[in-house]
Amino acid sequence: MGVTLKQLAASLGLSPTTVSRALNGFPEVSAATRKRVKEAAIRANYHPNTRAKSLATGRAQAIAHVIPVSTSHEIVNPVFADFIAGAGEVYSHSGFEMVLRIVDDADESQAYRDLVARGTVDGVMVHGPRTHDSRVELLSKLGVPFLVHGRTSSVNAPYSWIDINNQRSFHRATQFLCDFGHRRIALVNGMSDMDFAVRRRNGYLQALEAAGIPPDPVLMRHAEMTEPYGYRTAQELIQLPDPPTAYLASSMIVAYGLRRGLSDLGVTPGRDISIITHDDELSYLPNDGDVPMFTATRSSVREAGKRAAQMLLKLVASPESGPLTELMETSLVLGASTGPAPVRS
Amino acid sequence: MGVTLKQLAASLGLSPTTVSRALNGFPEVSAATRKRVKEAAIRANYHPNTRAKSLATGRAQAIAHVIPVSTSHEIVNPVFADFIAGAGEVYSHSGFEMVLRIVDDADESQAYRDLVARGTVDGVMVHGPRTHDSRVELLSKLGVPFLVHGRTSSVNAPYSWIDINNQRSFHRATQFLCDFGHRRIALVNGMSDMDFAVRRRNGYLQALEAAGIPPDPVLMRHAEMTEPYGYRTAQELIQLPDPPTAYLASSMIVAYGLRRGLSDLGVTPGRDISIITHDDELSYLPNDGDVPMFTATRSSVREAGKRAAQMLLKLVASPESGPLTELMETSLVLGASTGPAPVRS
DNA sequence: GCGCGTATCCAAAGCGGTTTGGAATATCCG
DNA sequence: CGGATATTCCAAACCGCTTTGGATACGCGC
Repeated sequence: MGVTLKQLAASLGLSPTTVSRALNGFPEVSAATRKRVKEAAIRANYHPNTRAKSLATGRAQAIAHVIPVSTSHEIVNPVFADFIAGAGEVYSHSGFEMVLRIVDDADESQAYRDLVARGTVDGVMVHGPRTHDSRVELLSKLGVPFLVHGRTSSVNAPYSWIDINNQRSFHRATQFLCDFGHRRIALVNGMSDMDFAVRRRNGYLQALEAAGIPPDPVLMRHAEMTEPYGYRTAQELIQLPDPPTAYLASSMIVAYGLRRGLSDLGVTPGRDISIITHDDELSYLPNDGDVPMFTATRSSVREAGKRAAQMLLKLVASPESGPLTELMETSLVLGASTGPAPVRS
Repeated sequence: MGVTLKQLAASLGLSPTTVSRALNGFPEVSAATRKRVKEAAIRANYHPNTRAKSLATGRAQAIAHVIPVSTSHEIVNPVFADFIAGAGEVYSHSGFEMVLRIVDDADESQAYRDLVARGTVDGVMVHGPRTHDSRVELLSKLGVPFLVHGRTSSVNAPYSWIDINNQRSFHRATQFLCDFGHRRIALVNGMSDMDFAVRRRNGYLQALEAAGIPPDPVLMRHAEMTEPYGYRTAQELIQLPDPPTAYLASSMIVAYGLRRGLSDLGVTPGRDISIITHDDELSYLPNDGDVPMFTATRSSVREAGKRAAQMLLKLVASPESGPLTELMETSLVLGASTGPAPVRS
């Protein structure tokens, strides 16, 4: 319930026009007056009303992040938290607000329409794109600036996105394992309709092919990335007649599960078996130190959030600056979880 | 970019007044007209502009969640994600927007002042209260409805909060371990300035005292709750001359770390040693099944988010409904990680 | 001293809704 | 049928800000 511009103006014996201009740095006001106004504004703890301002300017000064949560498995992907933390930092510095929508992926399209029609935000961040995702098309049609965290293969028309090089990462990781003599490599992936999962699988398959190893469907798993999923998968696979000697995990959480599943059976990663995981550098699951626990394809999702926010803000400021895209490479970090394939006895 | 009320009214040959009233359910409009208006609104995909509406009504229809992120350790507490998912669901159904502020805890108070002075939101959710926390006092002074997720011991005046019974939970857990014959029980807690950590420690200490066990400072640890913290702590403590036979962890993440630290040394939880953890029911770390992996004090943080949002909305609707408080009890769930204390040899 | 450009300020019209205070029409009753 | 009472609709003010299009005063050169 702060002071209004009108009140501030009255208390200074000036018009609202002049006060507004003084505060917003317009040239039509004398230096002396500007100083007087600015001081008074601080003294009165004046902050312009966001709604009035954006109604007048037509800019909402806000970005929406729409987080899909499927009612079926109710999983909140933990990478959202860190991504959003990164993005939020950027918004704060730019005077933008972040509005978050948790939305059932059934009525997702309605959420976007609504957001745009009501003029709540100037731009939209799209999370968790699937291989076939109608959102990109919808948002293009709606004509609102948007940026996708990830990509979707179903769309040919250009759009803005930021992504890590999933295919290359998993290609490298797989190749690394092959070079170590592994020939039975399991892929413990995320949900199969997620775009990142498909790209990672492609990288994996290509590397296998290059190494002359025929892929085995039994070794390729897809599911929501929980810790127990890793655990269960490790124990199932290890009991195969021809078990894998190496595992490729799509997230640290899954990798932890794998590790636990294996070590509960007396199998030690790095010695008996190899694990490589993708590491988003989540703050509470650091995989660092002199020798990180896991060999990993590493890329900070928090950093991605920062970049994404910067890109989207640029897009909002000048939509004509065209589709912006950024493909971030990951680094392959050597940790303690990999080693040469055990020699067949 | 949607249709405006004025345009819609013109297309119907009515005044904006009538259209507004028809859509908002006021009685001064005939049933026939209302029907005609509503249909036209749907056909034209009309959604009232949020900013204009809230400027006119004085209500922002939005709630702020302020997430403190200390620049020093940059940890994003993973419970935020699930809490927010729960709250967001409620807001969606009530037509409220959720605005998220990621804020360096240094300039936190400025964030609150700003949010209120600009009239961006109608209410504020306070996350991560510390034992001594000036935010409650600040927000009371600012006169904005707010609700704290957790409590702060430094404030005597009444305020609204929702919390789990941390003290009782850890009292019960400790007592349970004592009943099993454990006398060396480690507490692997969160940061010592967090209010929840203090309450848990109090519960722990009281139970020890009741059991006639003198507390040992060496067994009481405080730090940011990461997995490696659990790992490190487990390995440090196990090497003491008089090592603990049981561990009490403040989060699943820490418990995973403990487990890994112990099993790497060949110590098996549930047989050689006991672990009880608090379980927030994070979606990607489920601790369920016939026999959950960890014995735990369980309480869904997502459910807490829902309740919290409902309470805050009630507070916004009628501030005079006074401070609202809710203390949620946890359930002590028996899992595979506990057992009787090993007999001294 | 006059005309002109410039510096400084202001009145008023939006932005897109809601809401107050009528006005016009329909309904009712004696 | 006339006047009182509902019913139904509308014009205009307002929410708090920005911004266009002047108005006023000042300094300057001639």
